Formats: sequence, structure tokens, C-alpha cells
Amino acid sequence: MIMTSNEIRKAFLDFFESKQHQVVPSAPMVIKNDPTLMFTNAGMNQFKDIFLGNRQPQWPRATDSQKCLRVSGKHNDLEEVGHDTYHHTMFEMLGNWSFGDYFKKEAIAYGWEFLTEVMKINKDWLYVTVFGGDEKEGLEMDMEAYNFWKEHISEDRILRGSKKDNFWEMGDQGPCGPCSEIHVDIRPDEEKAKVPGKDLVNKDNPQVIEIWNLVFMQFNRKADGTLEPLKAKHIDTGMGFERLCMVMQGKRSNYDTDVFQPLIQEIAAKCGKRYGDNEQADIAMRVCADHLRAVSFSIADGQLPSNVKAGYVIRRILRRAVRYGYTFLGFNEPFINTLVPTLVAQMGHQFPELQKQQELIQRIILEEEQAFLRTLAGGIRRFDDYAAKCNGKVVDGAFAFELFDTYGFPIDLTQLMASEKGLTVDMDGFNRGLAEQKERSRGAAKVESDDWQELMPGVEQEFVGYDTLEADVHIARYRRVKAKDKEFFQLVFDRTPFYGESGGQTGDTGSVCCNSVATRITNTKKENGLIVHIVDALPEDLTATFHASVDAARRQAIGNNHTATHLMHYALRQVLGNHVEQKGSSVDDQRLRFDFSHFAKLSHEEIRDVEHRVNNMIRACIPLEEHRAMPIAEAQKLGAMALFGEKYGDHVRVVKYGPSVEFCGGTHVANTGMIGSFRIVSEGAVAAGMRRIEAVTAQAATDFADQQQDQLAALNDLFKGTKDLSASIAKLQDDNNALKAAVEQLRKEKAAGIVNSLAAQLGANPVLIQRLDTDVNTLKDPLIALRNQNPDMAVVLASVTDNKPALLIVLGQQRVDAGLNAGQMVRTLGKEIQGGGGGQPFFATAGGKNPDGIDRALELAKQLIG
RNA sequence: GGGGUAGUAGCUCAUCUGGUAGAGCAUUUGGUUCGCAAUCAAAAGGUAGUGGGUUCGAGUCCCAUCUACUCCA
Repeated sequence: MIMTSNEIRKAFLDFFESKQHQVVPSAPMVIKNDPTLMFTNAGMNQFKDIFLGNRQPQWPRATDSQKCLRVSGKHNDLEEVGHDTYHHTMFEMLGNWSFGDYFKKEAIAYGWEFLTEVMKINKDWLYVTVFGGDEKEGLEMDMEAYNFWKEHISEDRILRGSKKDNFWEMGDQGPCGPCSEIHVDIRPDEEKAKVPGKDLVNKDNPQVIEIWNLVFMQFNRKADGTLEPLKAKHIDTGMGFERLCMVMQGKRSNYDTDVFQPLIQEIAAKCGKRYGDNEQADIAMRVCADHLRAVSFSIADGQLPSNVKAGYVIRRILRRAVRYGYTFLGFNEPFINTLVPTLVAQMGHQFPELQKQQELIQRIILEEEQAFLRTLAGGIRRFDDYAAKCNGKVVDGAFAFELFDTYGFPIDLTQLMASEKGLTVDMDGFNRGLAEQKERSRGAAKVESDDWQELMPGVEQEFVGYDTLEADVHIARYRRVKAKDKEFFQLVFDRTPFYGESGGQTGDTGSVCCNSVATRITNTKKENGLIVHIVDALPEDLTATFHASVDAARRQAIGNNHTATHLMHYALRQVLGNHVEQKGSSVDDQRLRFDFSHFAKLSHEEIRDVEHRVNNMIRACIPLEEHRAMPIAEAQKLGAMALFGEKYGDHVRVVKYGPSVEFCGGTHVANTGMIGSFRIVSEGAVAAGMRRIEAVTAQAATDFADQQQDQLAALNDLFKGTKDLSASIAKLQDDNNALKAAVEQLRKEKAAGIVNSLAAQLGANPVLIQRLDTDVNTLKDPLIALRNQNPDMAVVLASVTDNKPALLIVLGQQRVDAGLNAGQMVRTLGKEIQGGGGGQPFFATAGGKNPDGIDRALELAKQLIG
């Protein structure tokens, strides 16, 4: 009886629950307040602040299945996914965790028991590795782990690994430690007989693979690279769910399991190819199936494709799928989006966020596919232009890079199109361009931070800012941070009234004061659960007691905007319907910005309706009802809506104003009446199915209204006594246009008149040299027309306007053919008026400073034309 | 965060090194009648994103700014 993937996941969680582990839900795949990470790339991410010691764990043991996204790193390169059978961008990581509770002995025993007793994997297929020590680090082999493994498995199956494979670090700094991997050999028996599995461990053999990594966190890596032992030792394990499914379902590829097959079969049906017939098509199908998952889950967690940061990663993943589909499966039109229903049918029950947002996900993917197909079409056009002009056999690397860098045209498509025309691409040149660009970016993005200096070790930070804006505080730790040419310091206090930027609300500013010397807090951020205060310089006495005070007026303005955001969210759902969900929000002291799911532009009436509802709730003076720590189920009963892409504990803070109930950690006003007034400033689209509103409150709303009123008053002043301002303006515009046209007409007629009189004189003598009292520059057009009728003419005109002399020369074609050059001539004449000029051989102008030179210039012209 | 590209008629785009702003489609009017994007002729349509600067002259060069696209981190 083969277990399904859903049964396997359940068996894992049940097993660890039976070992007193708390089962916790997967955290969102998109990470919000960690500057070093954009996506969850390992099961441990959601527990990072526990490992860093910033937060106390709620339970000593936990287990989960975490959705992860990896697009780069030592074993993952986006460009490789799909080519083999066991790498993915998005995958699930099964994990069990001990926070200062059990350590190596139990971790090893549990792992072994689950794989051999519950999953009943043949023990002869399994190998384990332990850290073999590293001289440079001064670390010895992990004998502890070795000895615990000896109790379960024969010693010839315990292999020693290098620092690269068996010492785990989450970054340049922070908790780390040796790890122990479990590998499984799923080759057929004949092959096992030929080459023993232990020779293939960690050798990139697709049939002898790591499925579980047990990390023993026991060190802290400092900024200078040295290691210090951790007081509390932790267990962090991660098992690749898709790989486990492959082993359990007797497959040779993760993509052959029931996790991927429904998608792959759907793709195969849509493109009319069979999976397994052709290696390149197979790769393309795997790429599409994998990337669809990654993109859909990201959108469900609130991360849309965009051209910056995390959104850009998502865009790249989606485009890679489109590219493979386009090149190898023959999809010339959007198709990835049509796979969404299959994915939802398959995983929607395990991940309800997918199901609920299916329509949004599908529309956004569709729009993104269309955009990329346009980009491709542009690139193809550009390439064809180039290929038509190019007479060599090699496509210039710089051109290929320009196509890629500036126009987003993938290099592999350039190569493909080149080969179709019998050309090759200079890849060295391309790679040089790419390397230069990477170097530039890396240099610009460098941030260095020193180690935290601990002044009060072990103190856990307390946020008191909901109740007070002032508090006596002590510095618990601090560090220096260097980014580009700027240097600043980060302070962490034992307690703080400052709100750290999170949940879309901007950080507080203010000061900390000691002995009447104030240190300015320029910003407050939240990093890994810590509230970090930014200062330009350290106070003198770091161990003193400081009086911290938040800028109160600014905090009030922020609170106004944040509370108004909640009221508006409620009003939007009333006016537009319950499909409206928050997709992003940004609140500071100036304004509020709110993104939400909705499929049409808001009408003027709808915007008004929302404004009125919010203002009514403001006038109703509804007091804040706040619950600091309410069990999540109870909060949901109150009507609070969980947002996709947010991580919640089992106790949440609930902010309620009458019918508006939200989970929220932000700071709010005590009573809606304090907001005063509310105005929507703009409404627009962000992406398919998503709208953005910007609004202002309180004084800013009054200022906004004042400004508009002042403008209107000024206009009414200008149109004294008009009944209908817009009609008056429309009339004025019409009149103005008519007058402009009339003036232009007159100007043309006048010019034509002058030119006509010139034309009459030309009849007698084709050479005309004279001074006019009209600006000669306005005669350009009619003169050129005249020239076309008089091939033998030579006209030199001069004028003075605003005391500035100007010259103009027009030569008929015969004169030009005879060797006269108006451009050169006008330069020569220009000297007489202390000026310069130029033009074409038949028409040239010059300007100058000395009006008295005009006569000499005209005299000279007579000589030159002869 | 850093780099590149683009912004010209309602739409898609030309305008080589600064020198008379143009084409196709769409629109309007008139002609023709050949059945699904019919065809001929004509007209209308532009502050060249915005703001400065250089120049006799700027769509074109320089600076700033906004917007979009795109690559890297």
C-alpha cells in the first residue's frame, strides 16, 4: 500500500506530536522583518528569533511542515531547477525542533525511529554523516553524534563529512553548529552491488540523496569569524518532503510523485506531448510545474511579481517558466495561469490560502505572462533588426548583454535565435558584461555590522509604547553598522516606548535623554523580533539611565492614519463587498496607503461613499477596544480577519472600533473622534485585481480641503461672478485656441506677404540682399517654399529684434550646386555682428551681439555672392 | 540599493553625427461597390513626459525630475 503525500505529511506531524512536540502551522513564505532574508528558505526561519535569543519559545518542542523558497545558495541555482529530479524552488520542509530541551541523543533517535519504524524504510538503504572536524576553525570531530549513531546503525555506514557539508550556518554571523545528515540509497540492487552506496554520498548522485539534516546548534559565530559556545543548545532539523515522498512511493524522481504528477500531466495534455518522451520537453514540464507552485504560493502570501526585491524574484521565476514553455513546449500564449485550478484542487485543502485567492492568483499570473510575452516580442524584433544588419557569423556579446540587461531578453533565447540563423553568440563578451554589472551592484549594496555589545546579557525587551510615550530605559545592547559611506548605531533597550517599523506602520522617532543631553532617535525598526533604535552617534555614558520620549505629535498623526486605515478597510468591504481584502498597507505621519483586492476602478460615487462612512465612524467617537492577548479562535469569533501572508501566534492582539475588528500590533487612537476628518487623495491600480488608495486624516485632511478650496476661490476670483466655473473655463479654452489659431494664421500671412514682395523682386534679380524690420526667423517656412520654385535664387536677409542682430541666407539648388554654401557663408558674415551660426548648404541662420555690424555683413554678402 | 533603456499624432513606431517633425493603423469628409481588416482621394490630429541649461538654432547635447520597462544585489 503506497502512502500518498498527504498521508506522509500527516504521519510525520503525528509522530512528533506523540513525542510531545507542538504542531505549528507553516509561516508565510515571504519574510517581512528580517533585512537579511526575503523568503523563508529553511524550516528554522520562523524560529530564528528564538535561536538568536530575542524571544522565549512558547514550547520546548515543536514540529511543522514549512513552505520554503530557494532560488540561490550553495545547492540551489534557479537556472538548474528542473534539469535534475530533486531540486525545487518551492518545497516543503518537515522539521522537528528543540529549544534548549533535548539535544543530539534524542534528535538522532527520533529521526531513526521515524524513518525505519514509521516509514519502514529499509535500514540497508540508509547512511548518515557526522561532522569530521575542521583544523582552520579549531573544531574537532563531532564524536557525540558519532557515538549516538553507533547505537542505531553499523559504523561502516557513519561517514565523516567536511565543514562544507556538515557544519551549518545561517549567515555570516549568528547561531550555527555541526550537523548530521541522513542519506538514502534508492538505486536498484544490481547497481548497489557494483558500487557501495557510501561511496556515492554527497556526490550529486540523484539516487543517493540527502533527505534529512539534523542541525545541532551549539555555537554563535561573531563578526570577527570566531565561534563562542551557546548557553542554550537547540535542535533544528529539516527533511525534504518531496524527497521523502519519492522514497516512499518508490519513484526515481520527486517529479514522479503525486506532488507533481497532476500538474505535469495537465501540462502534457495542454501542449500535446507525453511526459517521458523527450528529455528537453520533460525538463520544461518540470520547470513549469515547479515554478507554478512557487509563484502561486508567493502571491497567496501577498508577494506580487514586481520589478524590485522579493517581487522581482517571483517575476524571474515565472518568466523562466514561460520561457521554457515557449521554447520547448510550443506555448506562444499565456498558459501557466490556466494550471492554477489544478494546483488548487491538489493542495488547496492543506493550504487554504491558495483556495481562497485562486481568482487573484490566476489573474495576476495571466497579466504577468502577457507582459513577458510582450517583452519577448520586443526582443525578437530587436534581434531581427540586428541580425539583418550583422554581416559576420558572431553575435556581439555586448549586444547580447544589452538585449538581456536592458530589454529583459533571455540569453538562451538569443542563442537559440542566433543558431537558427547560423550565428553563434559571443558568450565571453556577454559574461563579461554580466560580471561587471554584478560587481557594481555588490559594491553598492555592502552593509557591515559589528557584533552586538551586550551590556545587559539575557534581558528580554519589553514594549511599553501602547500605554506610554515616555519611559526610563537602559541600553541592553548596541552595535555599529556601516552601509556605503554612512555609519550609524543601533541600540536595544531593556524596555521601550518606541514602536519599531512593522505591519506597515512606520517606526517612531524621538530622543533619549541623560543629564539633559539628548540623543536623537532617527528611526526605529524591528529586526528578528527586536526593536532596534537608530542613532547617529552613541551617547557618552552607555550604562546610564535614559529618559526616552517618543515624538508625541508624530505618533498621534501615525495613530490617526492607522486607525483610519482600519475604518476604511471596513467601509470598503461594506461598499464594494467581502471580496475586498487587505493586500498591503503603509502608514506614516503624513498619509496612509492601502492596497486591496478588487477588480474594477472605484467610481466617484463609491469613493465618496467610503469617505462618508469613514467620517461617520469618526464622528461617532467610537472608543478603542483593545485586547492585548486574545486566543486566536476567540478573536476570529469577534469577526477579526486573518491576513494572508501574516504570521500569528495562538494569542493575538485585537484592535476593535465598533464593527471594525482587526488583528493588529500597531498603535491606534483612543477614540475615533481624535482623527477629526478623513479624505481619499488618490485611487488607482497596482496590478491585475488589485487597487491602491491613498488618504489623509486630521490636519492633513484639512490642509487638503483648504488647498482645494483656496484654488477654487482663486479661480472664482478670476471669473468674477460666474455661475458655472467649468463652463467659463471651457469657453476660455475654446476662445484661446481660436485666438491662437488666428494669430498663427496672421503671422503666416504676414510672412507670406513679405516673401511675396521678395518673390516679386526676385523676378528681376535672383540675388537679394537687404535689411528687413521683421524678425527673419519667422520667414523660414515660406522662404523654403520660395526656394523650391527659384533654383537660382540667393537671398540674404538681416534684422534686429530686441537689439539683437540676426542673419538668414537661403540659396536655390543651382547656387548650391555651383559651390555656394549657406552654412559657411553665414559663419563668415556672423563675425561682423559678433556672433556665430550655421545650417545646411541651402539654408542657414546666425545671431550676434553687434547690430552695427549688419551693414558690413550685407556688404560682405554682396562680395561673396558676386 | 546600484546600473541600463524608453517617454514624439488616439495606437504602433520612424526622424543617421543638432538644421523644413514623418509613416502605418485608427478618426473625419468625399468618391467607388469588389462579402467580413473592401478600396481610392483628401482632411484633421503634435508645447516631442516635465523643469532648467548649452547653442544662431534642441525631439536630438547637458543637468534635474516624474513615469514605465529591464538587469544586478
